[in-house]
Amino acid sequence: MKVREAMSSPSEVIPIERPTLHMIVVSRIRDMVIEGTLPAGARIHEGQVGEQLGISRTPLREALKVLASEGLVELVPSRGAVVTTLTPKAAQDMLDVLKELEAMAAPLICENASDEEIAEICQLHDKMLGFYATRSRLEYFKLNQQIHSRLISLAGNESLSLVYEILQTRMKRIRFIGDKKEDSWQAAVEDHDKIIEALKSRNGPRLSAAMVEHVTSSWERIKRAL
Amino acid sequence: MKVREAMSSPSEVIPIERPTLHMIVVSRIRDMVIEGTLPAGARIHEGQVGEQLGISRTPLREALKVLASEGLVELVPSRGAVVTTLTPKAAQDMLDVLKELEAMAAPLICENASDEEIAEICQLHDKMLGFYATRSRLEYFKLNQQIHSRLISLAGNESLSLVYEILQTRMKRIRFIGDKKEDSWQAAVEDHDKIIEALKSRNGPRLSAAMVEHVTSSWERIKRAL
DNA sequence: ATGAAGAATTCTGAATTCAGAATGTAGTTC
DNA sequence: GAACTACATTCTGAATTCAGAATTCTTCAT
Repeated sequence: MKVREAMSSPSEVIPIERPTLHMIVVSRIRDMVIEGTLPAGARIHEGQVGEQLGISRTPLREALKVLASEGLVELVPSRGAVVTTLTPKAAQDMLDVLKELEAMAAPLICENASDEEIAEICQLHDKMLGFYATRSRLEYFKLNQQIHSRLISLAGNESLSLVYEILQTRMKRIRFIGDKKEDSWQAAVEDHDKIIEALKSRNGPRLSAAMVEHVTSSWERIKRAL
Repeated sequence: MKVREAMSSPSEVIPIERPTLHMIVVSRIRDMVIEGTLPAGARIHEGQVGEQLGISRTPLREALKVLASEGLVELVPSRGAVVTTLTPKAAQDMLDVLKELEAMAAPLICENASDEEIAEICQLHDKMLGFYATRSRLEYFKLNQQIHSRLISLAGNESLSLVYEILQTRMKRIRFIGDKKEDSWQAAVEDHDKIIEALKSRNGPRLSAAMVEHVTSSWERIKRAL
């Protein structure tokens, strides 16, 4: 009681993070799938993988249930978990939905985002350009994803962010293989410049177009790289 | 091997359902949340609820992890699961996304659905009218949800169905309380007639408009009932 | 040598058990 | 009388254990 009253403001209070083991495992396995350590079609052996991570089967099993509901793995009764394979059609479908969501988000972002939030995005973008300059591909990739998620969240619609995040996660492992070639990467960076520009000027339609265009051209680049 | 070859066609093969306990528990608890047995804000006591369902804590815990990733419950570390409360703003946001998804689905449905599939929807619709006639509210509600899901799936985009399903599930517990009053219910039935009509004539724009209108007016009815 | 049947092993599904964190209560002190 | 501390209880997080299903390997018959 006393402690709570002593705090200056609720917004400053950041609860200490104390993730449970299964949450750590969820993101760990997500990374393994994205990076290809667990390739599509691979069976996840509870005993084996659990031992690798140095944990018992229980938290691993709980993590697999979550990943299954996210669609990254499939649970076959009494046969365990298998990493789902992403067919070109499935990827195309996902991108179609993502485009729709981005198109929906753009005007909301321009309307609802504060100047500070936009400035923050620009800052992240500059940082990302730094990674591009030094060709730090993994860092670039991770920050890139973060910027996109952050951008969508500026629309101020939780549900929109939620479904975007789900599809984004599913796409990650494909996205990562794209932009490998120098010219593809450069094209992606140029796409981003347009998005940032539209965001700065709060031009809804242009932002919408730029974001959709970015998704479309990303996909083209990925298909070429396959 | 032999068995697989002996089967006439892959599409005919329906694997026998043998759901694991945790899957049963997932849908069971979903129902409990939707029906209000577990009201918003209620803490789910692992030992207690587990005993009620006659199962051990393990499958219950696994189910809770899944429900958490669906957003129906929230997991507070070392304090357990709490049924999430749905604020009006959150509901509004959800509906905005649902509208977008339905608008996206409509033209795809008109394009991709086969005549048989459309006929099937009409059949379900007639069956639902039967439930309306006898005022079987729960059956009506369940079939209604099924028709909507089925309709979206006709767009032939798995991802679209997936995210629709997720949001739909979250909305269920609110939807259920709507259409309680006779005139609201009747209005909903009229909305449906328009949807069916547009579907039969494969008129994309009109189907889109009808579906979006249905979502919008449903929400109005729900708000009045609150 | 090949194929089938049956036993043995392996792996998953679920229950039980153990350890640690949180909450609630009683007692003590100022 | 109020507040703080120490203890007891309760509940979650995670490991271990047990049972049943699936796979693999062996053996036998053709």
